[in-house]
Amino acid sequence: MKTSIFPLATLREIPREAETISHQLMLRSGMIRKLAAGIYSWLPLGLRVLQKVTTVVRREMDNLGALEILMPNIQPRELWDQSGRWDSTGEQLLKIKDRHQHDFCFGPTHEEVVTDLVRRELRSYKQLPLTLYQIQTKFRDEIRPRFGVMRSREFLMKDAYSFHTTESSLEETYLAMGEAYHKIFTALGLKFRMVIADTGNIGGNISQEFQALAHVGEDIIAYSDGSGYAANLEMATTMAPREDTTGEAGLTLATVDTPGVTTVAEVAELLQVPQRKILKTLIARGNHQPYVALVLRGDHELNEIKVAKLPEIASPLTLIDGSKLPEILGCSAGSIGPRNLSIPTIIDRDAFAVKNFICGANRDGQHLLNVNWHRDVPASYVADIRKAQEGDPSPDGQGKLHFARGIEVGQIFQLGKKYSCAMEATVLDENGQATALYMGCYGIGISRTVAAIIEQHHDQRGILWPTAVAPFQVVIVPMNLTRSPRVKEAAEMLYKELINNKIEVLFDDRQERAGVIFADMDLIGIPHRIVIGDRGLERNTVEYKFRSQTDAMDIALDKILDFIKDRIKTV
RNA sequence: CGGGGCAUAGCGCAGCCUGGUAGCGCACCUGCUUUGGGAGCAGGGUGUCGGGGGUUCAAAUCCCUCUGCCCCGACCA
Repeated sequence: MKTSIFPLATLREIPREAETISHQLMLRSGMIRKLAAGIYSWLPLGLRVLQKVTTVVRREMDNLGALEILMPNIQPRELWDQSGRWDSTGEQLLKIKDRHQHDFCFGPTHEEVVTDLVRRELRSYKQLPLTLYQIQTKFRDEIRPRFGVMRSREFLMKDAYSFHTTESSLEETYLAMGEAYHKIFTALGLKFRMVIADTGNIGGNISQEFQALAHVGEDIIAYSDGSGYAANLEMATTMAPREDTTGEAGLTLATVDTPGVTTVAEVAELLQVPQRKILKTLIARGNHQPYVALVLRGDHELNEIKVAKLPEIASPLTLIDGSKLPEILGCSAGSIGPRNLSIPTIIDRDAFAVKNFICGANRDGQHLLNVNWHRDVPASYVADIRKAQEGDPSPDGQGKLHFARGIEVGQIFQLGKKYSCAMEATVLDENGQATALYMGCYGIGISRTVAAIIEQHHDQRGILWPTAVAPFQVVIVPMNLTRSPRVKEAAEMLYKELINNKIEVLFDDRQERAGVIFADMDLIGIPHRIVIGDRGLERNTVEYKFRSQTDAMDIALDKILDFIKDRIKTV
């Protein structure tokens, strides 16, 4: 490809709208242009990269035996009513009506459509297991699109769905898919972690995310330094607390006046005790009762995902605003405590391990000292409802937890029978009985993966593409192309040779100064650069430089083709 | 949806406070020179100053309103 017919759309300055490195570089290198908030066009250069990612993904899906299909973007409401998600998905589902006033939505994901497809096509257990996948545009009406294609509303996604008659078959495919994802993200040059994940609105029992490590990542992942444990912070657990042996058991319960002192930090300061000895109490809406109390250690934070899953908690989780508490409980937010509380109480297991603790007295201006579970507060309900913290012991007892930020580039789910039961997707088993299918689903955010790669592979000058996704492998930069017939001849010849050897080459034949060309090529991140000039040709050499290295080297003109072929293979 | 910010040429910005009929750099076009890390000189403006309304002799500038975009938060598959 020559730049004369492949116009680069590079920008010298950083567009004001772009905050993150990947967003800036994708705009500056001319990969994408914005049409509306969270909606982007892909220009020729960007599309080449996007297609490189899909090539890697397709290869591994095909290796796995998954079959590619293409499902419609527009989906009828009836299917979404059957799964119950027309109402439960909320505003993120972009809904439209056709001319007959029939409801449709733009597909944010395809569980409904694929389940409908297989329930029509599959008849027998002999046809299973089966895995289908597609690479297709999704639309999710995000509340706040941001960071370019990192969280966009319209984006390219690979979504795969597997179907089974047994749970063990589902587990087998789930594991194989996880391995395929490892191969894909490794091939794409990403540093990533597979972490335990929440299933959210997709549903199912088991799920893991693939998180590309990046400072701008929207997710926080917790991982152990002593084992392979890693989880999204939403799901991260810690080792169950040991019995608190600090201090003697059973100090005498006492009341202390704490006028105007409400926060944990203030109580700790006033009474000169560590925050972990103080328990705080939050109030949420209950499922069966109007209100439920949640008790946590003062130095811990509520994990809203964990709490929301408890059957006693009303969905969606609603924490009661502090200003309404006097009306409900007779005291203000800072003075609530579990002793003699009139509503059901859920105690975090770490809070439950504290002896002789301090808590609100359920009277304004007073706290209780030396409170103990059982003796002073009949224990009711203990659960893990707190956020893990850095330094906490890993739940497997090996090592401590550390935090990192990640971009969720893939997620895999064991859905079980959620959709097959709701939508009556069955096949006949060995005994001629109709049996609902076990399902798995597996997504990769293709567009977002491109951004994640850039976040991990860039320098001051621009992008440094890993081989598998580089839009071109080699760029030829001729010096004085228009004035030097010798340079022109050598450059054209090498260009043809590279093409004949199926090496993706960009020939920069623009009439620009060298500095402009070098800057552009560094910006768009072509890995291998060959400069051809009279200076080198005097000695029958050309100059080679790898994008991430600072120094160039001279290579004999008649050796450069083999040299490049070798370089592409080895990096 | 709550909080904050922005909207003037393709991109980055100044002008607005204090109203007088639009400017700078880069990009772009023409010519000459230059030619190995974002060239120099000369010439060229390609703009409903986001939209609408109001005040005024006069609005990019003041007032009202709408829209779009960005950041933080909530939300999130």
